[in-house]
Amino acid sequence: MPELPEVETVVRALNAALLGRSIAKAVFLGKVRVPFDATEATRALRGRSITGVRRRAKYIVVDFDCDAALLAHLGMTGFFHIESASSPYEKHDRIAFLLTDGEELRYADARRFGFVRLARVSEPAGWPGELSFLGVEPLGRSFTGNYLHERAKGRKTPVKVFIMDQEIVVGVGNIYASEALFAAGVDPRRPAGSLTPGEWKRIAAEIKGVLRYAIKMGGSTIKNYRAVDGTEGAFQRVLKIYGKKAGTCPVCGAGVETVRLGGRSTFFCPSCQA
DNA sequence: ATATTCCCCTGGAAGC
DNA sequence: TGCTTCCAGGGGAATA
Repeated sequence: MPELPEVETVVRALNAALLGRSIAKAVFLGKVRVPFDATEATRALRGRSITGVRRRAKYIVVDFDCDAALLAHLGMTGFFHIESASSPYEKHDRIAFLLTDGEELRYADARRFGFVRLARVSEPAGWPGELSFLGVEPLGRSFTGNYLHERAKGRKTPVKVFIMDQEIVVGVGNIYASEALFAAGVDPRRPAGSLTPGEWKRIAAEIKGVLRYAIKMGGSTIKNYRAVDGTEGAFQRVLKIYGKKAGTCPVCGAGVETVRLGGRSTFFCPSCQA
């Protein structure tokens, strides 16, 4: 569920909630796919002050006043919540960070696709080395129609799969890819290499637009996504095409079509998206 | 190198 | 009501 707007919403909340606080102890509760070494994490982070929480792509980085950091990905169903350390664990809590003030930061994940792990930030404001493969941030200046056009040359991959490729542009998942292509009026099945510079310009602009709007709305809650304080996002209420199986196009009234691209459900209007 | 398929998990919704 | 089937926003590995 969490794509860039959801992760951004979580990161802003975590940053506000955790800034200046410190960890007393990490506790591994089990049942994750990437094992978490709580002993090592405790040794590296104990007593260190949290200096910020940042986002890169769909990854979350918690910085401390040392070169150790926490690197997290929410996968499909991961979420953080902060509770009193004396409150009982929830069913899917996987990792807990006891804070020195008696509260606890907890990571929960029903489907276990996400992870939290210890990472290194070698230079100030740098990113953990594991993230070096990532493409450009869609809300950054270097993300333009021209950039997409250049990277797409010769590529036969459907344009929707292409804009979801994290090595090209990060943070765009299944929901926002469908929404952005609908807004840009481009058929998601078209080979990426066949698009014109003008179409790429529209796509870049619509990706930025839909992501900014979704951040403003606190993300989309389709099934599982919850913010740190437990509240739901609101963007699912303004989705125009995603999930509208058996629905009609809000612009022209044509029946919405569904197709599987890259193994994922894709929604589009056969009339508006050429 | 690029494209496609499969798989990791659990839970909720829909179908029978 | 209860059992079965299908589906899910992510990402990475394995396969053509």
